[in-house]
Amino acid sequence: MAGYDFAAIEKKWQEYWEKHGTFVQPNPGEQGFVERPKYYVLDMFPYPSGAGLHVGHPEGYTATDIVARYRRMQGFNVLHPMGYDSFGLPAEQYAVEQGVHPRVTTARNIANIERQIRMFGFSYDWSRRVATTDVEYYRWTQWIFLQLYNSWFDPEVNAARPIAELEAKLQSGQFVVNLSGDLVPNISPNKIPDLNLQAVGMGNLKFYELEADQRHRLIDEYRLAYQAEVPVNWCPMLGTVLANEEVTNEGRSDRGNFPVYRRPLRQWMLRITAYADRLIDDLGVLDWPEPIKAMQRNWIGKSVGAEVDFPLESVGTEEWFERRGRGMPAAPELDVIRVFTTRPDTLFGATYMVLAPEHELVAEITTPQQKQEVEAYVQAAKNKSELERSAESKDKTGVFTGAYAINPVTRQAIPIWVADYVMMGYGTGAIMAVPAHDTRDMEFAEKFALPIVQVVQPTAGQDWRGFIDDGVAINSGHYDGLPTSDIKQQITDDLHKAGLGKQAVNYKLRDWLFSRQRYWGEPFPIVHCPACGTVALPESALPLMLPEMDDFSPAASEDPNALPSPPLAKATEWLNTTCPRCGGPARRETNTMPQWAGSCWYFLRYLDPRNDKQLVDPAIEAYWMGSECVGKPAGPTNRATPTRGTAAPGCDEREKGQHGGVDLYVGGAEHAVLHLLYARFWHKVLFDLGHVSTVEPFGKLFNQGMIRSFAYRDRRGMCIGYDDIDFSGDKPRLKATGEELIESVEKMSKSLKNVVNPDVVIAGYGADTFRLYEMFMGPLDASKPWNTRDVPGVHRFCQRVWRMICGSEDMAALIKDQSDAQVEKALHKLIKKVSEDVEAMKFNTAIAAMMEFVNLVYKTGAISKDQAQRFMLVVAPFTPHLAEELWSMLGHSQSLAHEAWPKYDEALLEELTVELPVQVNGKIRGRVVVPVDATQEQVLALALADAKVAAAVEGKTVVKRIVVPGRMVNIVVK
RNA sequence: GCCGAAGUGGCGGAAUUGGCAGACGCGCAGGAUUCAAAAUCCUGUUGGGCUCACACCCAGUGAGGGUUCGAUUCCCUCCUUCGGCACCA
Repeated sequence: MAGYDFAAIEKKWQEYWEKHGTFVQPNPGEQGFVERPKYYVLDMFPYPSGAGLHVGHPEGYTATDIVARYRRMQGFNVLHPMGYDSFGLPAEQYAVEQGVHPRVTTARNIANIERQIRMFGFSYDWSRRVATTDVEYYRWTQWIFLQLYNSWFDPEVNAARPIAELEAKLQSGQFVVNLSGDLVPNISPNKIPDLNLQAVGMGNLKFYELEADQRHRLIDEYRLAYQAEVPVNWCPMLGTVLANEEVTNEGRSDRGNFPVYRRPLRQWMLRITAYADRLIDDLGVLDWPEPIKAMQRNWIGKSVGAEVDFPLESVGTEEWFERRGRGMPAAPELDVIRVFTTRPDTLFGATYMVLAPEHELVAEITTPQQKQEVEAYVQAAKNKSELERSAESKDKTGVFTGAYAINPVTRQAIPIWVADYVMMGYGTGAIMAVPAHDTRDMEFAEKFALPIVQVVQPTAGQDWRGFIDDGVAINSGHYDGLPTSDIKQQITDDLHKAGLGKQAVNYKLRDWLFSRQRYWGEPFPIVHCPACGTVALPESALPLMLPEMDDFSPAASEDPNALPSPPLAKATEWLNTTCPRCGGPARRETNTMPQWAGSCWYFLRYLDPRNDKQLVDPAIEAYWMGSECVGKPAGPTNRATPTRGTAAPGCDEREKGQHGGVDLYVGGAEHAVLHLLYARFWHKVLFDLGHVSTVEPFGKLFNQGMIRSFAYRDRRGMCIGYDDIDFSGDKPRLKATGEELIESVEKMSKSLKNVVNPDVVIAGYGADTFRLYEMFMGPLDASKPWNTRDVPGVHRFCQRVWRMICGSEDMAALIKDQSDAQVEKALHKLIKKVSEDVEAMKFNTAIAAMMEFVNLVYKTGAISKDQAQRFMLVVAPFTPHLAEELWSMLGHSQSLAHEAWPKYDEALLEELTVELPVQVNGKIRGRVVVPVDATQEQVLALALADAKVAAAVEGKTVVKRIVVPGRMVNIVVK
């Protein structure tokens, strides 16, 4: 019999699957579709980089492939697609450097990475492949942008609604515009407390009283996609602005490590903040790892507290406070400092205030004596780059403005300072400083000798200075003695009645900066018309294709003051167009969308990838994303009344938490916040507008751990490549000199010389071995080190499976005519174990069980043909090529991919007797074999009859007897 | 600094609800096979003590304490590593 020729086998079966369309999954309504329960198992699609596949990629892909193959054998319709996140900076940077069009390099990189992915024999339905750079794909990315642009967030229904509804409400007078230009409902204030849109009482404008362009601009302010002048991270060397998350802690660009400067620029923004509460609340229904949910909650950063007004000393008279009794204005007057605090209970301890350097009142209130110093400080803060700001973060700086404000509860004048430890971007850009109970305020107060007043008494005798936890109020007037939580509530109510404050909520989450000044991204379907302003293209004008350009490089500059100059501005023919509204000359938007755009919805396009009428057919979307639980056939989904927070009826325990969306989504934890938050946001918008049927895109999420590898350094700290190391002894040594090397586990990187290339491993051992090794290394969600020296171990298992069926030169095959009862029992145990482990994503222990089974067969020396076939079905999800080949050798002419998953007989697994350890005082002294149905008394009698147990008990008093059925016996003696 | 995850043999790791610590694999040692080697098959392998050996005894899951008949598992304190956030009022 021929040996295990993995290279030939793997090629053969990959070609077979491709030729027979084994993994093509038809949609409902298509030819070949069979009505069955569905399972959507998704991988985070890769960015096709020039470097190709990394050993980290196939880890998740193998896990999902095992699940996909297992579910298919269980009789599910399995959707298992793959595609490419192919827009983005690296392709463009490379293209600029090499002078090749990004489309060319992107195509080349996709071809290479797909070749690599295909080597693993994953059961993807390749007919559904998409790439975000395909025109037919980004057409729909642009379409979703239009949905965002043509919607607003209606706080009354807490959802996105068509912008036309806002216009209608304004036209009908249901909403009006107040003096500060804000939109307010034309109803009594306080009806919508969270809206921050309270009417000021008089001076409201009716919509129809506004000029046409005013109306246009007003409406634009409320769109989910809007333009705003915001402080952005401007990177002149990349010629683009960057999102906060693309900037490192050191204030440099994530890609390229170039300096980044903070400056205000007009940009496209997406109103993700409107969804902050829903993004937090809906985490509750998701079957996601808790740490990831925590990271998202953290990122959104909701804090509940109060806004409190402090009048300047010059106006804070008795009359002012009396006047305030009539109500708190929506926006503070120019002689009032509004602060946000999460600790209104510490108001009596506010001994000074701090304004952010960018705060508009700084210039207003600074006294002439302090003017020079303050201006210098503000100017210096402005010129600081992110780098400098973080470098100086330890040491507090600031200057006194010379002005004072009145603490609204103590009625004492407190000094107002300017300091850059207060940021304009959070809260109101001003704080009340309570140095006794806030670490930062205390540092500042100590440095500048400002008064520190205790207002919280710690309950457990700690020092009150710097005590930031909850305690009991002290030095707080009639609030003294109240626990922190009570005084918070009461003082907030009292402030509200006095018109001095109100409950308020703040988020760390900012609106999503959505434009980039680059070529290789989706163009915005927007034109700028001198007559009509910003105008969206109609859907019929999509796709808006990127223009062909010879020079698509952005204007890179080392000058921090250089202006953005997007490459698209140079495509003059493309740039100049006509306004879709008035037909006059207009210019196209020259920004492009960020890389995150395409990955926000790719899982929806897989469902119906060639649909040229719709993003996705609603019936198909409902089938694959449907919220019915696993195992039940998907029925029609009620789009109008989605059931949030309730499990579908008929789900068993395991299936709770299934509220629709992708049934299993696997990827790295590096996308814990951004991709997953952005995608959830888009999905909710699409849900609100009726384009999808579920509130969440990904019902179950699993994060694979990072694969790192051993790095070796000599005593000078130089990294040594594996080829130069002698591993034969007990310690790794340098081959050349025998010097002992220091081992550590690190991320793979060229400089550490510890990179493992999947191509090389596959060439040496085959894809089945590679898959098996990555799954056997340890738990999927743990970070673990790659160790090439362990690979032969799992390869040996493949060899043993092969020889078990086929034999070898010096070993006969173990296939026998009779079946061994012990093997039969072990096989049932194995089927049960693997089924449970695959469902729990515990692939490493499933593989260990398969190894044990094979070891048993070797020991027994016999496996029947029937048993061998069932075993092939069990290993098939893990090592599909090997299993297919042996399956066909066992006499089958068709793939096993759609064979039924083997069943096990619970009755066969039941034992007649069980061996129990017998402990005396918690120490094991003996073992007894007892019938499984023995009574406690019988077990005890047998246990005490054991010679060693009897010896240990001899001469002592038995105090207690513990029998855990089927587990152990413990006898406590004195 | 804050939040999260983790720490078990020479190495990767296993251990159901608090119930036999070290499954499985690597490595190592010994044996079989072989002219020999590789490969393969079999056996052993936490450390220490004692023993010709079997047996037996003691210690042991980062460190220290606690709860319990019994703790890798639960609680407290501390140490280390990794991931995330970072003056967020």
